[in-house]
Amino acid sequence: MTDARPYTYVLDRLKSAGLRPTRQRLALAKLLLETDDRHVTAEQLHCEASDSGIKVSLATVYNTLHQFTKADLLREVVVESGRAYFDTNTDEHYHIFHQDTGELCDIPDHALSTLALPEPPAGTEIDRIDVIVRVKSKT
Amino acid sequence: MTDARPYTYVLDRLKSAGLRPTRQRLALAKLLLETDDRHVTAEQLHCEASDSGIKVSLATVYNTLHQFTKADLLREVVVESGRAYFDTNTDEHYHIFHQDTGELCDIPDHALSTLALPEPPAGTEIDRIDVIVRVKSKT
DNA sequence: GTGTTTGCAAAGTGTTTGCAATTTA
DNA sequence: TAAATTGCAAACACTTTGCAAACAC
Repeated sequence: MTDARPYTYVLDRLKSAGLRPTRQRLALAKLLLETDDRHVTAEQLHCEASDSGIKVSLATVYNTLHQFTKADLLREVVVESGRAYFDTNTDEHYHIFHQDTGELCDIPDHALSTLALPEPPAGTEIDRIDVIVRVKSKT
Repeated sequence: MTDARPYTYVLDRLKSAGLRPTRQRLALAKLLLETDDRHVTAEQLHCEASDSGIKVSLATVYNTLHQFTKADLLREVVVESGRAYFDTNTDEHYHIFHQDTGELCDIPDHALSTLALPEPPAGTEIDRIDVIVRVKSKT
């Protein structure tokens, strides 16, 4: 688990993705990429940015999240219809979603390798596989 | 694969779910439950209903889909943020989602049994596990 | 300077809700 | 008739877009 990555790491990742390190972009990238394994919604990230004194519009947060996703800095995880989560871990892995709290976390030591992959329908190929383990508080 | 189930089957399923067989409800139930393995969005179902001459409002379609889901006649599958799919197969199984067409289908002969289930976090229990194989057209 | 990025506000999408009118048992 | 159900329109949450101003190189 790599924490507190240096400023240059974040900068480099932006640059090698071909994205200009503008003030807003860099600020969001730092929030997202300076530590491992973040799962954020646009709204959350927008709050965090505001809290740390960065002025960014929500629209820019959305645009930035999608740019980052296209550049493979992030991965979108769909767990609830009507809310998009973005995951800073772009490796193959799966998720635990806590239905009561809305908290999403990685299962790093995953069992995907033991999942017998189905034959994709003719003319198609597998893009990715999502596994979401939905948990709820014990009653 | 059971096709063309009799009218009484649909009626019985409604009744045993404690749902009054009103005109709209029965019509939607017939569209959904007379054949196996349907995957519909609210909009789709609303169109189908209109096409077959049944007057239902979209709001009622939404309400009905949620009632059916609560009554275990349907299962909601989240594949895209911003669009809810409902599956008439409530058994444990997983899905292939065609990203280009938006088509969703079951993988009946699934491999979930070989998926090593993770320990749920303390105080929680597994509610369900969703597996979505995302495929795309070969380029 | 030139092209990119930003912010705002407005529009868009899919979904839910409040309430009066209707229907069902 | 009483309670459940429906339809409508308005409200809703989240997301995207158009365009002028600001910015990075």
